[in-house]
Amino acid sequence: MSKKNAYKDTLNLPKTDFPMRANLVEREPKRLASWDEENLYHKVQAKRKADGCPKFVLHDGPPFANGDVHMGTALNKLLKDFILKSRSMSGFETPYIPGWDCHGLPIEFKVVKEAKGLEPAEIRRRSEAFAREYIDIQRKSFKRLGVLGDWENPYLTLDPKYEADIIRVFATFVERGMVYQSKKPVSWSYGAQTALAEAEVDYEDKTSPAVFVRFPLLNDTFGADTSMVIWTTTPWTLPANLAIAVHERFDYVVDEFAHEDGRTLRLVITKDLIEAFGEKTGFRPVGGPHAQTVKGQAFEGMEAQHPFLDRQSKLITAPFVTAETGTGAVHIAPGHGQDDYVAGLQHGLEILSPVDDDGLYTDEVGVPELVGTHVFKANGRIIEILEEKGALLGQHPYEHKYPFCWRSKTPIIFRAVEQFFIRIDDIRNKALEEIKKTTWLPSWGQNRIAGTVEARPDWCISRQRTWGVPLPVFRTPDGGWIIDAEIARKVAEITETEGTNAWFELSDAEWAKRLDLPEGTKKGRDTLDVWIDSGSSHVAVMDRHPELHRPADVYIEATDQHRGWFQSSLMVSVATHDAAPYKTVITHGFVVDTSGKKLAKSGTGGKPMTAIHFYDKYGADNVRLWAASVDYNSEVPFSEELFEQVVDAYRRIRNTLRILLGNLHGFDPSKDTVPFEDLTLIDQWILTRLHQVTTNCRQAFDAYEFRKVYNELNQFCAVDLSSLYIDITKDRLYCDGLDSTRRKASQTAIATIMDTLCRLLAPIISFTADEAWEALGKPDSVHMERFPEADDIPASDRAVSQVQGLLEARHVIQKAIEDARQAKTIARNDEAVVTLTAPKDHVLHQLADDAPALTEFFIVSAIQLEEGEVLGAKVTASEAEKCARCWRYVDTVGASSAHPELCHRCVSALPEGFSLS
RNA sequence: GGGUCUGUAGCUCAGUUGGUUAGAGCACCGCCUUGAUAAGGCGGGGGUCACAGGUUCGAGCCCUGUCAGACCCA
Repeated sequence: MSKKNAYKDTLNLPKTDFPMRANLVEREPKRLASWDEENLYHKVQAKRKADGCPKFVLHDGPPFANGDVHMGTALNKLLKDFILKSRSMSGFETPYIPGWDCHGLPIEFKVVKEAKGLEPAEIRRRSEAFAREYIDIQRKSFKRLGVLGDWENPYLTLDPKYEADIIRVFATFVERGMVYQSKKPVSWSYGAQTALAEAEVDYEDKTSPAVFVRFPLLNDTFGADTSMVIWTTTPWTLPANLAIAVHERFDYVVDEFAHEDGRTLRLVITKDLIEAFGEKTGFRPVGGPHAQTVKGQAFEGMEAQHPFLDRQSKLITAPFVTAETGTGAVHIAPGHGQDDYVAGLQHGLEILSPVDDDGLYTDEVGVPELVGTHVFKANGRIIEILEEKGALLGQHPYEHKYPFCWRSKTPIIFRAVEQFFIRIDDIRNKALEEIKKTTWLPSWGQNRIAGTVEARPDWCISRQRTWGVPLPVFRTPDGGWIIDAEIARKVAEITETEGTNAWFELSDAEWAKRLDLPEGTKKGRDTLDVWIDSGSSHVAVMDRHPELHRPADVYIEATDQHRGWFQSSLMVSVATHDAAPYKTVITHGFVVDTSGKKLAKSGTGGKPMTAIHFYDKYGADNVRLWAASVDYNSEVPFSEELFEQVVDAYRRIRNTLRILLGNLHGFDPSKDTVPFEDLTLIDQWILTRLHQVTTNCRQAFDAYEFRKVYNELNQFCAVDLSSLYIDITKDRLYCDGLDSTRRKASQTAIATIMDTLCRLLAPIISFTADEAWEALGKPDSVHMERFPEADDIPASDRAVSQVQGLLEARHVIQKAIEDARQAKTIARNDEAVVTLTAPKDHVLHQLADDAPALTEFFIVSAIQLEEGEVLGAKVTASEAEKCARCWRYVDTVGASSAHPELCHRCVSALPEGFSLS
């Protein structure tokens, strides 16, 4: 060892096994294994229960058992984990039963695509296998991310017991008289051959062939050969036209319209759209002597001739007619549209829908050559027919938002089919009342779900699918329907023990026999909407698990669930329990790419967006810290570059923990703790800051504002600890003697800081906090602990105001030192001799007597305080010798003959019997 | 077209009930340190707080309007 390092071994340098390099990717799985081994989740629950803690129930919204966990799914589960862990540490028992949504189109779709022509029971077996495979994949990811829960006993909507409860929920709806069967236009996907729920519909841009079509009026009130003109973007629905709707208050012009090519026709167009009509078709009003303007009401009760069928079209008035596009006269096909259907009911029109499951025309279409043609391929032929009949006045491509099937990506057609419905009006008002009683975070969520519930039509609950819970209804030999609660409950009993595959495997005759139904009765072919499945989870899970309770304290999912799970759960709960299933509903935004587009599961531009990519590369705690750092109230922009910013923050926090741990080496709290009154100013100050940080973090945890926790702790580590407190106290920690009270004072503060930081960080970076906790020598996991109480951390207002004054001066001094450094007068802070001036009433003067405190705080050689007008600092180089041990420039160096290179403090800090030789 | 939300440094965000010169982290530039070292410290550049009005002694914050983006609905 060279001479200049001769005293190095006498320093108390930080010492810890807590490594700087986290190596989370290897370290975390080991910790996870030990959590598993000690059954940490159950251990924590048991402890809270033993302590008599009240329960806090977060009811898990089941992700779909399909695909890898991507960053959006990860965010959702991590937010849940933050809530549960923080509530647990606040003194609640927090049982968590994770779940999966298993039935439904996406899985069946994949199974059916892989192998065509399978029997229903085989489709179901393969679908179940598929779901279970992804449940395992997802469970692995969620566990790897450090989410604590009862992973060995999750709820699955394919569990026969769960399925039986779904059927019982259906029975309740039947009992309340809310279920009915009807032919009704529904959003029909010919690609997936099923009716779709609204939530299963995506809107995309589509170009449709828009046509203007003439319907001759069979009434010569406005002159012979007068025609109504309609505009439609779906020419294929014209064979099902049964009426034309006008607005009763709009003005309609009846006039001769002349075309550039010489044709002249007498037409009816609403006043506001005449110009647009002229531009699109070339027909413009001539303004002749027979022109007149009438209100729409005038047409009510008239009839018009269908352009190519031997049928009349009724003229009606309807409030949904607009004067924005078209002609002010709307083509009505009650079998092909919601508005049309309602208008049809009011005017006694037939629900005509001559289209089959594949989207092909049936015999009913009335045009023999079109039978068997796909409706979207028929548009061209229909336009030709219109042209042949002289009914076509114009056509143009029209781009608009059009509904598409969410899975098969094919455009939706509205088509009337026999379906089963739940009558929403029976529970709508109660549901709205319950919405008001619920807390919605963010608060605008209340408007969103209330709006949805107010406007939603009856709930179409039947699906023409195989992978789902059977809709337990029967058809009598004479073609009637048996919709009966008692029978449904019997079906529930049977499937609970035999599985719902029994519904598909047992014959009609066997079912009739088992249920005492007349011979020849046939079971229904439909399955239930999957929103009934997940919407029944509070019945099948919350009511069934003794450790849970109703209502749940919190539901938290992405914003799309206002229309999905939050709503279906509410409807089921109001019907079965006459109350909402939740007290508070929180929503979070989607994870989107940096341009604001929703992330596809596969990622954007080939970049991986699965959670596995991130925890395998950076570790789960970095993913967790990321999730805590984002503003989940709105969309969450995401890219790997943004993610890496959080990785930097993690490193800083980890390093801070490491140096704190290193400086606690040899500290025995039971013997070495210094009372608060005896701590130095800076120690009192950092503990006061810790007190504030604890208060703020606990409030933020309670309010589910994890980003605030992140900001608070990040700031505390980076600014208060790293650049101030640790930097300042390094000298005494390293260079003071082992028994120095000042050193122990800092260690006292650091011990409290470490203890508090670990607990506050535990819900967020659960692995690292536990690792640090272990490094502190604590026997149990940090997750068994409670949060610190802010009031248990001593605080001093005086320390805050004095340090605030010191910080002001520090800024001024550092600037002066920087100038000196640039001028090469000095190289290091501690070479500086500072003359500081401050106004007479400045708080600095309270500290004038304590020179060592000042030089320590500013990390300078010497400081002289004078009165002056404003804060100011002058810097000169110290003329003192540099202590070989602590590197300070102090005038006591050389005073000792035994150690002429050392300052007074260092001489006395040397271990007993130390000698240079 | 209707409703909701968002708009503060190059990027991600803080900014308490309106109150001095709007703050952090990352990135960038310069310097110091090598006893937190695949670390740490100091300094710097960079902001018309989307825009325009209004209330007020005083507005990033409150009010009105405009623009842009997002989401839901039509």
